[in-house]
Amino acid sequence: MEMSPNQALDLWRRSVVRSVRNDSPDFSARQMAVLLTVYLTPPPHTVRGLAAELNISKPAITRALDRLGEFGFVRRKPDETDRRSIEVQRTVKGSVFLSEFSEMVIRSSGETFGD
Amino acid sequence: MEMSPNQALDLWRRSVVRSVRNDSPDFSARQMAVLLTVYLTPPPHTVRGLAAELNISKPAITRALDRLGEFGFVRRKPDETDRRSIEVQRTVKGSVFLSEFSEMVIRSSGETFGD
DNA sequence: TAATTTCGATTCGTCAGCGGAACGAACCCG
DNA sequence: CGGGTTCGTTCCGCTGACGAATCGAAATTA
Repeated sequence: MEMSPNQALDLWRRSVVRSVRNDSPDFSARQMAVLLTVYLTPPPHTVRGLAAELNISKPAITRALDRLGEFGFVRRKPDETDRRSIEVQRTVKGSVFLSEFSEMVIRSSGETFGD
Repeated sequence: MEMSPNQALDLWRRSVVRSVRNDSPDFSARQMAVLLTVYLTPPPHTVRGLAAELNISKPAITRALDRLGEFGFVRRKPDETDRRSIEVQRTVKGSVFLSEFSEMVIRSSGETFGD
């Protein structure tokens, strides 16, 4: 798995351009980081945990979850053992979105690395 | 160059999380698409050309260029042959930013694909 | 030259996002 | 119990982004 700087950037470009042209939601880097962290790292995920992991403020996490929640990509579930806390859960819609997104990346990598 | 869906997402996650943790500018997908298009596809780049290529409105391009310009990552240069038009140019600062960004992607790919 | 088209930028009203501070609710501990 | 801590959220003033419509300048066409 070799990757030159230009190949890395071209892979990124093809993927993000594809996403933008597709009218995918125009997420910020922070929002995307929250979404991918929830889906790819082991649960449970909390607001404070995400804030610490991404080194951003708690209100920023709350707002990112609000926005991701508008699309149905994440869900908040109260923590029964500590009711101050919430657990951020994955959804089917979020899985579908990320699955499609990964296909765009893979297709782009085929173009970048010459099938 | 093989890439499973999960590997594609994990590569993306590691890269974007690294970027966020680094306090890189919190660009949206659109802004990143504009930046990468200007740097990786053949010039000249114009507002209308970028709007067509990315399938978004001209004001959105103007604003993205404003924001990228705040960081010194792109520059507008009047087109001498058609003075209604501008040419979007690359800068040293933008090259440095993308160079560092590509290093983050490469480092992430090393982790994702197991050095 | 006059009318039309096309360029990027700007205006409009509206909505999303920011960090710091403060919130109420819930937990902990002495 | 009561005081302090920690949870996620909300408020604050402010900044950024949105598309549709419109702008003036410039180029093109008639």
